[in-house]
Amino acid sequence: MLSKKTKYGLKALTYLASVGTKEPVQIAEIAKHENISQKFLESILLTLRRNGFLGSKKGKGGGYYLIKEPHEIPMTAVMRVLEGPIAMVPCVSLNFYEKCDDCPDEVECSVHKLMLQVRDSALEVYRNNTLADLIS
Amino acid sequence: MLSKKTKYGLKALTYLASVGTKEPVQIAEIAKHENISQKFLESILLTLRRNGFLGSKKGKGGGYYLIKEPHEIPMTAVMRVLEGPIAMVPCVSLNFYEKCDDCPDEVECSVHKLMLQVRDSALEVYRNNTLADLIS
DNA sequence: TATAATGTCTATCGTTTTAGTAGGAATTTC
DNA sequence: GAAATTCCTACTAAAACGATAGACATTATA
Repeated sequence: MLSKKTKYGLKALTYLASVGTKEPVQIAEIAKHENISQKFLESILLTLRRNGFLGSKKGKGGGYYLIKEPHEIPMTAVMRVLEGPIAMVPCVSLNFYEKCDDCPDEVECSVHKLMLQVRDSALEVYRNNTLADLIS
Repeated sequence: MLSKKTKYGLKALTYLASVGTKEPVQIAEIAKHENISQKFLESILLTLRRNGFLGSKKGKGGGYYLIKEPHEIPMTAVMRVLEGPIAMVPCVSLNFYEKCDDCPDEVECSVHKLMLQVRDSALEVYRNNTLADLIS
């Protein structure tokens, strides 16, 4: 399952992209427009800022804004920050590789074999989509 | 993340397929060979039996065995039984569809748009793989 | 027919993750 | 200086996960 965090984060990014301006948009406005708990959204926007997707401005007239152009923001990056590894098992992860304790031989492992294909197919989708592709 | 349940279930199925015979294989043997907690594996094999993948025999000389040929067992079916929906959000699920509370319009929704593609790509992988394709 | 070997079933449990909530500190504008 | 905003830390309730325990049912075979 996709976490709410990722879902809300994507929606917030999309909203900011659709607004189009570089003017800061308030958390409250995003939360209201996307039906998200404002406090929860705060923490999500914070991690998006810390990871270089958003800029922010404090005080009156403050808010969040996109740092890059929507077409420069690939879904691979967004998903990795919000949802974590794209692979469903660490032993097929490109960025978060870990060997399985139980599995003596990855080459022979059926789970490895299947999940490698799943990772590749998901990766292709995420690579083919930037934030710009998601606004309608 | 793939659950341990799915991982172990897949490994067990693969092991049964690789053994090849229609003779019952004991839980203990599978558990040992695949480094799985036996008690946990018991419950997994039970759900696989209840869902028509495995047959079982009780008592001495008992165990589990595949009911169908490996090439007749598509990964779509296995994944749905062990892991649940293939879609990452209910609003793009074929078999477990549910509307999102928060989302007023699926057609406009960026999450929907992206996750539809992810579902389709995963589905293609699972449809192209039967249990027979996973044994090496 | 007794016994040992197996699967079946229900209940429970500790840990981790999820999805928030609370409350205040820091910063900026007016 | 007051109001509006983001920033940050800590906490929490509920669910999911990954088992574990123990009794029961069935079967083979000695």
